[in-house]
Amino acid sequence: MEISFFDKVFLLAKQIPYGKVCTYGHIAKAIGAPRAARMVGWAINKSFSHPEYIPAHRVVNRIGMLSGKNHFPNQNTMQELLESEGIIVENDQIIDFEKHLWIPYLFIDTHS
DNA sequence: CTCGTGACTCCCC
DNA sequence: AGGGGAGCCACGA
Repeated sequence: MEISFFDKVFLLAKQIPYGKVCTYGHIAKAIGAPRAARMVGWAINKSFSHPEYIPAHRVVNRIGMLSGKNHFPNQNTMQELLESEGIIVENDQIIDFEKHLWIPYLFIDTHS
């Protein structure tokens, strides 16, 4: 039984450490679908209705912008969550983004 | 079943 | 160097 793309995104997102962030692209690459970054965002969006806690606020686009902030209950929720973890956000942009970036290890691709 | 739609990214003019 | 288009794939209508 293979893990769905969907669940892979969740599994990976859950591994993002406190105070760190990751990008859609890196996640996509790590789960073996390097061009499917859009779907990662979509999956993360769905994570709100997922039973387990998914730190959706720790996933941003490649330049460190909070492209998903509008999908949170309030416009400030994402930023507040990040700042509560020690990440400074200014104009929807993470300051010292690369310093907070967490790059996931590659998943084993069971498809091969 | 087909079509449209994404919280994106890369490549090619 | 910057803008536009194509690729990606799951899911709902």
